[in-house]
Amino acid sequence: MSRKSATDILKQHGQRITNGRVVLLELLMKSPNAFALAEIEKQLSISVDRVTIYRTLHTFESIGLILKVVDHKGIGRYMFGHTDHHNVSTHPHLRCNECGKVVCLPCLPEEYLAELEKYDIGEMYFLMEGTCLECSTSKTEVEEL
Amino acid sequence: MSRKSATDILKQHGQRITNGRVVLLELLMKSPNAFALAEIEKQLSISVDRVTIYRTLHTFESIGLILKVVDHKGIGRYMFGHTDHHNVSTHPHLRCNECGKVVCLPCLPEEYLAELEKYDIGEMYFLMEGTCLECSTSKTEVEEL
DNA sequence: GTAACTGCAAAATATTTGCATCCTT
DNA sequence: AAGGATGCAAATATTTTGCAGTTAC
Repeated sequence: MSRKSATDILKQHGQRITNGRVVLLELLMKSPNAFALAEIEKQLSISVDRVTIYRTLHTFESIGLILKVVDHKGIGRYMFGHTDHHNVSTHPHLRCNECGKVVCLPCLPEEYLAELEKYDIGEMYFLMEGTCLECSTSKTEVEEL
Repeated sequence: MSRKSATDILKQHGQRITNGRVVLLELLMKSPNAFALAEIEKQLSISVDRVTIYRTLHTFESIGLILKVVDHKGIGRYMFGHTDHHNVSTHPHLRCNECGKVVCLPCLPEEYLAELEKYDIGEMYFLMEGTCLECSTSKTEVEEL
C-alpha cells in the first residue's frame, strides 16, 4: 500500500538525502515518462549540475530504482519503476511520440519467451516508438469531428 | 539467383560508382554483422573520411539498401539487407556479443503483431543483446570437455 | 570526522554541418 | 559542364572523468 515518498525510498536504500537526489527522484516518480537528460535538466525545480544528474541516475539505476533504456535515436532515457526483472524481460516498452509517456506492451507469449531464452537475452532495454492507446483514441476523435 | 555485385546494386539504384561507396557496400554485404562507424573505419581497405562514411550510410539507408539500428549503448549500427519492411516489422534482431553477428529472431506470433498494430509501431529498429545459437553451442562444447 | 555527494573544467565519443574542391556521368 | 560526392575544419550532442570543495550522517 502506502505510496512512499522519494525521501523514504532513498533512506530505504541507504542513500543520502540531498535536495538534488530527492527532487530528481520525485520528478521521475511522478510521471510515467522516460526522460532524457536534457529534459530532466529543464524540469528540475532546482539547479543541479548535469554531471551530478548523470551520476545520480547511474546510482539510482544500480540500486534498481530506475530503468535506463535507449531510444530510437540512441539517447539514454530514464524511467522510474519497470525494474522488476521479470517484468522487463517479458515485454517491451513503448514510448508515445505524442505525449512521451512510456507504457508496457503486452507480455510476449510463453512460447516466444522460451525461444528467446535460447539466445540468452537479458533484459529488453529498448523503447519502441509509437502512439499510446490514449493518444491514438483522442486523435481518432478529432479526425471524426 | 545471381549474387549481385556491390557495383551492380549501386548502379541499379542510380547511385554513382566511387571507390568509397563500392568498398563500403562490399564490406556491409560480405558479413551479417551490424557495424558501428568506428568498426567500419577500421575495416575499410581504403581510407575514407569519417564524414563521407556517415553520409554514404545515410544515403544507403534512404534508398533501402541497409538498415540502421541502435545498439544497447545507443550507438548506431548498420547492416546490409533486413530492409524488407515486412521483415523488419515482424521480428526483432539480435546481435551476438560473442561474434558480433546479427541474426533475425523468430517472427512474433500473429496475435502479438495484431496487438502491436494498435500502437502504430513502425519498425523494430532495435538490437537485442545475446548469444547466437552457434556461439552458445560452441561454448557448451568447450565446457563439456 | 569521514565517506559520500556536488560542481566545475575538461575530455571522450558519436554525429552533423558548412564549404571548397574533386570526380562521375 | 553540372550536380553529386568527398575531405577538412569545426560545431553539436551526449556522456564520462578528474579533482577539489562541501555536506549528510
